[in-house]
Amino acid sequence: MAGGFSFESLNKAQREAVGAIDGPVLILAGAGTGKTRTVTCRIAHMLERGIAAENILAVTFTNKAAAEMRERITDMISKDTAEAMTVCTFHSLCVRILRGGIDRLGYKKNFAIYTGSDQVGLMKQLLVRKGGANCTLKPEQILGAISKAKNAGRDPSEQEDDFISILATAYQNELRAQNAVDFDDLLVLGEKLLTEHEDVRDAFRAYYQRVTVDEFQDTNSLQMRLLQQLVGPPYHVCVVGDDDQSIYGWRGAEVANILQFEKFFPNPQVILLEENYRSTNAVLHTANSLIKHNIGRRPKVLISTRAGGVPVRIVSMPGDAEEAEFIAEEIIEEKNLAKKTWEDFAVLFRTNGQCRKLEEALRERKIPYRMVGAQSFFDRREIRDVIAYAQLMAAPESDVALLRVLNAPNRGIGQTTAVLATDHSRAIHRSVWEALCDPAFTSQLSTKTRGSVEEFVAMIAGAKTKIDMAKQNAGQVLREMIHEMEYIPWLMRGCKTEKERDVRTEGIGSIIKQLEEYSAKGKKLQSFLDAVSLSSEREDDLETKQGVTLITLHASKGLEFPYVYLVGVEEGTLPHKRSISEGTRDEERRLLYVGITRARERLTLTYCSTRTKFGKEEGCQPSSFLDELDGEFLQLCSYDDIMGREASDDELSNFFNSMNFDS
DNA sequence: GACTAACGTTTTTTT
DNA sequence: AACGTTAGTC
Repeated sequence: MAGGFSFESLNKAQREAVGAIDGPVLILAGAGTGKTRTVTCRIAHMLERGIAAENILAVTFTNKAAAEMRERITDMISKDTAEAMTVCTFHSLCVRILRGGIDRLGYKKNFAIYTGSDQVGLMKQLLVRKGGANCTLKPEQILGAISKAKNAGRDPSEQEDDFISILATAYQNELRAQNAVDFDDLLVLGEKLLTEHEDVRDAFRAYYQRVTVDEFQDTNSLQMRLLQQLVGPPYHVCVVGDDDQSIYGWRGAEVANILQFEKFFPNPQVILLEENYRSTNAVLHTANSLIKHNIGRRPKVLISTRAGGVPVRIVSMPGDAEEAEFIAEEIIEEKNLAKKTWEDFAVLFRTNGQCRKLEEALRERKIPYRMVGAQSFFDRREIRDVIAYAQLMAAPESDVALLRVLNAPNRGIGQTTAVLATDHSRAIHRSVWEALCDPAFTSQLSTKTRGSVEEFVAMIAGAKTKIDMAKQNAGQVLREMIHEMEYIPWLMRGCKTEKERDVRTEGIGSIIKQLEEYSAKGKKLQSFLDAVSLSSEREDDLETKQGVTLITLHASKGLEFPYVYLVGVEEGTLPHKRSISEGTRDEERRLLYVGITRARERLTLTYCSTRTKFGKEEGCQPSSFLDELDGEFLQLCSYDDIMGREASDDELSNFFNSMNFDS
């Protein structure tokens, strides 16, 4: 085993972390302190010490992070090693666990995973069914309450509001009846399986001899319980994180997991990484001065390895339009002056709504840009439709998928029939699919409708047989089916522009091609559907797209850029208005801290006097966080200062030009 | 059952 | 300002 790393290239704390492969270990890794490198080296060290790759588990926060870690291992050691290891998110891990043993909890192994709009659609139905017509609650709010309960380790049906309890119970029953689980259930049931079945738990404990959890500050109570099931004595578990970068409290993340790690695993070795290789001292000093205002943190100070640097600028703007224009203009100027590439610049914002003005300003000036985390590829209507068809081929008893595409494209099975079918399915305690197959139901329908239903059933059943029995490539079967039902022509009719037509057609082509390639490798349709449900993978990958980066503060965690613009640093936006009522101001401060520490060379914070919110102009005040920053490396300026100076520069050059011309 | 028009709501962050 | 939903009409 060739461990391609050297102790010499690491600093003292990093070496200590790499050396500590036994017992509980807590690595507190500040921003930019070489965390990923340390973790990768630590894994390489395990391999050198004779631990087999397949006995190593590394849990990451996102699928992207998992892919990156695999890549690092590949580079440092080998592709085979990287592939033999388990590197995934908690959710993916649970899918693995559950695909193997969920039958012991009374589900069938081909369970469907409902995410996002599936859940909303289901909850909407339940609202109607349970008489929530005069109910002001939105499906998202109810789902939020359910999710919150699950992630805190509570029973979702025990809610303060009785009506929410009723809906939560109905929701769980409905999922169960449809042999489906939602995103949170993956964790709930994964933990349940390990807790209630010792043999399963012991098998996993024996298999995963070394467990590493990255971004540990973002884990919730349920994930902690899962981890405790997964790791038994002598607790060879290593968690890595930074409490100062905990920004997912709203999603149930428990900073207590990292703050009181010793409560969960006894006598851990605690290692502090504070040496920052990313940013200038000006940036780090400013960041430190902000974060020290948070109470109850693990004290830590980022130490710069790069003295000095240009000051951090705080620029006041008249409005958000000027803010966007200023940034666009300056990026052009700076790119030419300092010989930078578009990719060296990033604009960070609190909410996605702030993005539009920036986009406009960049587009007007033909500056290429890439947006991270905007609209998910998998949330697009046509993609969800195609995936629903794929889901039906795998398990037609998934009602959500079936109802989604029952009349897309129009095949004469409208709302009336859909409601009848749903009613019948409940009457016979079977899925809607089985209702459609039931002669007792179809005989009630008009001849025409019955024909349509029978045709639909035959189409899905036929496709399923081709895959299950004839072992045909699922992607090809799907392609044929989509073609024969004339889905694309139907979709095209609803498109307003040529461009929209192209984008949608291309999206469908892309998703089907992905499935074809997946199937060609011999992988099952089910695992494709899992990958799709678990992936929030955005259509535009940061590496593949070029240009200036536009990104939310949340999505920026883990990234770095030479030039960072942090816009909209206003009271009500950052800290966000809602955080004040919810008492999560500290988390907003951490969010700003995360943003600041993304910058390598130069950081610019901007705030506006007015901002357009839902089409209306509103006045705003600079963020109170700005007062907390230490002034040593700060430079305050206004839009007028900068634009005024530029105007006079122009005048000056005009003046010289005219002088030369005259003489 | 499909299409159109008016209405209302949205904007915190996402595995 | 833009999208989705709903009601009303053909």
